Amino acid sequence: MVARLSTRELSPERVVDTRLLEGLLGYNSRRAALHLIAGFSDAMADLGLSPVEFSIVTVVRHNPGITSRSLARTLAIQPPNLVGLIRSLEQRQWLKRKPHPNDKRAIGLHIPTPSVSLVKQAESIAYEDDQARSKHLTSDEKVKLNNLLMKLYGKVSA
Amino acid sequence: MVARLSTRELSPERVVDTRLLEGLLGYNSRRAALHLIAGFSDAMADLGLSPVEFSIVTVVRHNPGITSRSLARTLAIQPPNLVGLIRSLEQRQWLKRKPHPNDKRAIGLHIPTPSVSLVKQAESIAYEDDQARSKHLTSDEKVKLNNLLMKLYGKVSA
DNA sequence: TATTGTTATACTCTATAACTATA
DNA sequence: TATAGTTATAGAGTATAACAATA
Repeated sequence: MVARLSTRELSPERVVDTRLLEGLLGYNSRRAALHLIAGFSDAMADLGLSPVEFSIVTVVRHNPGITSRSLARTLAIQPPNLVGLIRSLEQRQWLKRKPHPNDKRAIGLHIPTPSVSLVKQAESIAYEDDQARSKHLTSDEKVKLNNLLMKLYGKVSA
Repeated sequence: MVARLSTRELSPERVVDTRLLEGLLGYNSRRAALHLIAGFSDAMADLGLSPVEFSIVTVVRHNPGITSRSLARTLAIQPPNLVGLIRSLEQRQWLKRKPHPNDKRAIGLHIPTPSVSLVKQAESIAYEDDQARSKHLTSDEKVKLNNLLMKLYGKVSA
C-alpha cells in the first residue's frame, strides 16, 4: 500500500491534477497562445519575421501611413518597445518611414513597394500555419473561438 | 480631396484595419492572454507571485511530491527555466524540496504546511481576478471558451 | 498642457546546448 | 541508453520613467 501510493505520487506517467488551472481563462489562453506561436518562427523562417514583427507589417500594409503611436495603441505594444522593432524592420526593408505632411512630430509608416508581395506572402504563411495548428477545431469552432477571444480582450464582436 | 485623404490616413482617431490579424487565433489568443495576465501581478501584489510562479505552486499543492520534470511537462515549461523559479519559490517558503525515496535522481516538490493556506488564498485571488477580467462574457461563454482553448492546445476536452 | 517619438533600463518569459549523477 | 536535475547563455517580450520637439 505504501509502495503503491509512492508510485502514484511520483511516477512521471501519473496523471497530474491541473483542474484548478484549467478553470482559468488566463492559463488556458496563455497555453493556447504558446501552442499557436510555437510553430510560427519555423513557418516564417524563410522570411525571418517574429510574431510581433509580422503583426506590425501586416497592419502597416493595410493602413499605409499609420503612425508609430497609433500602431502601438492598435497592437497593445508600449511605444518604447516599438522603436527598436521599427528600426530593425526598416533596416531589413520591411518598412519605410516618411515624415508626416502636417504634423512635424509624427512619422508615417509604409511598406516599400518591392516588399508588398513579401508581406502578402507572410500573411498567407501566417494564416496557413494558424489553420494547421488549429485543425482539431471545426471551422465553426474557430469562428466562435475568435469571437469569444475578441470579446474577452475588448474588441466588441457583433 | 487630397487633404481629406491625408486625414483619413494619418489621424490617430481613425479606425485601424486589423481584420487580417483578427482572423488569426494566434493573435487573438495572445491579446486575450495579455489582457488577462495584465492585472494578475496587481491582484497578486500582496503575495508576490507571478503568473508562472502561481501555476507552479497550485500544481504542487494538488500534486504533492511531483517532480520538477513532471511539472515542466505539465506546464509546458522548459526544465532549465524551472530551476530558477523553484529555487526562488523555495527561498520564499512557497516550496519545499524532498529527495525521492526510490529514485536518487529525482526530487519531490511540496508546499510547506504553513504556506498551504497562502496557496489557497492565491488560488482564490487568481480565480476572482480571472472572473473580473472576463465579466463581459456569460458563464456559458466562459465555459465554452475554456473548452475550446483546451482543445486547441491539446487538452482533449469531452 | 498634451502628444509623438525616443533613450535608458529592468524584469519576465522562453529556448537551446551541454554537463552530472543516476536509472 | 535514457532520464532528472542543473549550468550557462541568449533572445524575445513587456514595463516604466523621463526627455526633446512639436501641437
